This record gives sequence, structure tokens and C-alpha cells, in this order.
Amino acid sequence: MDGKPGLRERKKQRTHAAISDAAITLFLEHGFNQVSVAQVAEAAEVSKRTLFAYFPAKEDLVVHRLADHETEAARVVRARPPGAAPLTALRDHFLTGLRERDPITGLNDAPQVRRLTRMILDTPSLVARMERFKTGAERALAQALQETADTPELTARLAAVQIVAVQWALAGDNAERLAYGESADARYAGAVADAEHAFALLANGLRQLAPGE
Amino acid sequence: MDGKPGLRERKKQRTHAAISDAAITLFLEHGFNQVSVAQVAEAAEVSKRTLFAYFPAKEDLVVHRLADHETEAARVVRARPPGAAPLTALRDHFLTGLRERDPITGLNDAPQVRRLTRMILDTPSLVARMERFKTGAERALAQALQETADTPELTARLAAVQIVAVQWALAGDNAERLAYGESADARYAGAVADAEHAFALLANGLRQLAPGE
DNA sequence: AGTAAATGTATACCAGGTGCAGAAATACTC
DNA sequence: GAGTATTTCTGCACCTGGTATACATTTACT
Repeated sequence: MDGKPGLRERKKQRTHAAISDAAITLFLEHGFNQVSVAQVAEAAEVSKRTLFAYFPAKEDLVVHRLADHETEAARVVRARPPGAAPLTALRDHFLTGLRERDPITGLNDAPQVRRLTRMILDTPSLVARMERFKTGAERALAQALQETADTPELTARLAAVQIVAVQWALAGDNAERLAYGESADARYAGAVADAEHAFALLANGLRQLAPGE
Repeated sequence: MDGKPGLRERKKQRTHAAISDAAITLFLEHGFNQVSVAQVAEAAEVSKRTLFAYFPAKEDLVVHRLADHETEAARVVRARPPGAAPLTALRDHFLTGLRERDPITGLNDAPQVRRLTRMILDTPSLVARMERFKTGAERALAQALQETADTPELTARLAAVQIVAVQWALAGDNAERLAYGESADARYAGAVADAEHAFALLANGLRQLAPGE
């Protein structure tokens, strides 16, 4: 495609990676709040000003890796095979993620991943930053539902917030268990069962909590 | 009940109110990010250190008024008449809120409320702070569902995140419309219809997006 | 009236983040 | 390959939110 990234571009990517790597390493070793951005900049051999040119805020040094997932649900809905229902596509995608131990499902127990997850869950400002991804994911998914499933705007938005909320709840549940010791393999069966239950709930509604029995 | 608030207690309340009032006034006039906490402290005739003794962070100067709503859904579920379904109680409560133009439903167009709402929606750090209320509301509601509706833990948590997400989506939708000009009375009928649609969706599920027709 | 506990203040300080002016590196042109 | 224009990086000063410390003031209790 682009046979020439160009020197400037390559250097930028290297600097970006250098800063990110230095940050993650230091944060994992000493804790997010115990390391200042100045220290990160120094470790990456870059000025503080340059660091902020690459990452808008300290939190982004950690969460920028998850930025791709912001539009993941929307992409899954758009890319589903013709005739397939959006919810089915999303469920299958989530189950695939579990099977492959995709970190986004919370079911990856590689030591680094687990430590990173735990750090995020234990750091309020990082959790807050993650919430913004959630909001973005809701918007993108709502749009995708509206455009590809012929869903009215309000319904699309409501469905999107429900779906995203449920997916995060599932992932958060898995992540929390692993972060505090359970192994991914031990959790797998339960995670699958929970996910299937959750998507069934999404599809069929909260009958248990509604009137007409 | 407590015939004696005590002088110390009364002074605290007055200081608390003085700081909050000064903050809201200044923020509405000049914008949240344009006013420093030092200015708020000065206007309230209090030291900066004291201000932070009353409010843990700048954002709380604005959102502390909404703290009560964090457990509102949980309280509604717990206080529902015997035999009533949780979802029904929540829906009725929300519809009552709309009728009474409760600001939490986004349907109050008193100028101050509208300006405050708009300020919050336009200020990322305030939105982030609101998200934390959402998380708290989810937890409290999940607990209430588990304890009073005999709902299994996972189901309770999933139901809670769905319900809270939907309520916030409805309120956010109303608030956004009002913040940008629509009147509460003009919006009322639509808001009611939307709420009923949303709660029906919660109860019956996202059939439109699921497979088995 | 006098003392202990709580609250408030002043000051200095730290960390995240930005504006600015200039130095250094890269890309473009002849 | 030299020279110039454009990015990018840097160092520095600065602002703001938030905290630690040490001291003064006020309230409550006897």
C-alpha cells in the first residue's frame, strides 16, 4: 500500500512505542500514581512536552492500547453475514473472544495482562477513562444498528446502551475474578455460561422482573 | 427528632451551602473550567484548604446535589408495594418524575436547571464524575434486586446495568433536547412515549435484533 | 473560666498540563 | 549536495487542582 512510511513517520511510531513501553513498565513496577509523567518522559528519553504531544493525558499512556475496541461492537454488527441477527453476531463474537482469551473479555490471565487489569481496576482515574470508551462504544454501536438493522433511532440507542453495559459487566466480572487469582481455564466454562445467559436476557427481556409473568 | 443540631453542626451546614452557592454562581457565570477553586474559596470567604475539607474535588462542587439520586433506583425497588414487579415500580417512578419535571429525568426547563445541565454535558470532567454515580447506582440496584426480588447474583447485576443504562439514556436524551431549546411541556408527551417504549424493551427484550424472529 | 477536641488558616509544596520561543531534525527544491 | 521551509522537539516558565505541615481559632464539655 504505502510503500513509504517516511522517516518522520517511522520515528514518530518508534517514539510513541518507546514512551508507551516506558510508561507501562514503570507503572507496573511502582504503580500508576507513584510514577510521575516526568519520570516516564525521562525513562523514554523525551521531554515532558513531547510526551504530551503523543498522549493527551497520563491515563492515555495506559489505555491507548484499548482504543481500538471502542468501535469493535459496531464493526461486528456491520460485518455480520447477511441475514444474521445483530445480537447473534455479537454473542458469537464475544464467545470467540472468550475462547481465544481476548483480554477485552477479561479472560486472559497472562501475568502482564492480569497485572495491568488489576492496576486499571484499582485506579479510579483509569476506570473513569475506560468509561469514556464505553460511551464511545455505545454511540458507535447505536449508529451501526440504525444503519444496518433498520432500527429506529431511539430503539437503536437503547439497545446499544444495554448491549454495551452487559458486555462490560461480563468482562468486568471475568477480569475481577482473574485479577484476584482464578485461572482463565478454570473460569472459562463459567464465563461461557454467563455470557450465554446474558445474551439470552438481552434477547428475551427481564421477564422475571416484569409484571405480566 | 434531633432537637439539637448543635452550633458546630449548623455552622458546617452554612459553610457547606455558602461554598456550594458561590461555586454554582461563579461556574454558571463564567464556565466551570474558567473558574479556579481558589476563586470559589475566596468568594465563599473560606480558605482553599477548607473548601477541600468539604468537597473532595472541584467537580463535587457541582454534582454533590445529585448524590442522593445514586441510590434512588435501589430505594424504589425496595419500597415497592408487595406483589409489584421491580420493573413496574421503576417505570412508574420514572413516569412520575417526568410528570413532576424532576430534574433527574432531564425534563426540567427552569433556566438555572437548564444552564446547569448544559454546563455538565459540555464539561468532560463533570460527565466523567456523573458516570461514577451511574456505577454506584448499578451496584445499589443490583443489591436491591438480589435481596428483594430473589434474583440470582449475575442476573441481578445484568438487569441493574441494563436498567440504569436505559434510564440514563432517557434522561440524557431529554436533557439534551431541553438544553438546546425545546420546552419541557413540548417534550413531555414524547418523553413519556419514549420511556414507555424503553421499559417495554427492557421487559420484553431486543427481539428485533435477535434470531428466532 | 479553662481545657480538649475539632475546625479553619497560611504557607509551601507536588504533579498534571499548557504556552511560548527557539533549537534541531526532516522534507523539499534547485 | 547546499539551502530553505516545515515539522517536531526541547527547555522553561507558568497555571491549577490537590495535599502536608504547623499554627491559630472556635466550639464543646466540665
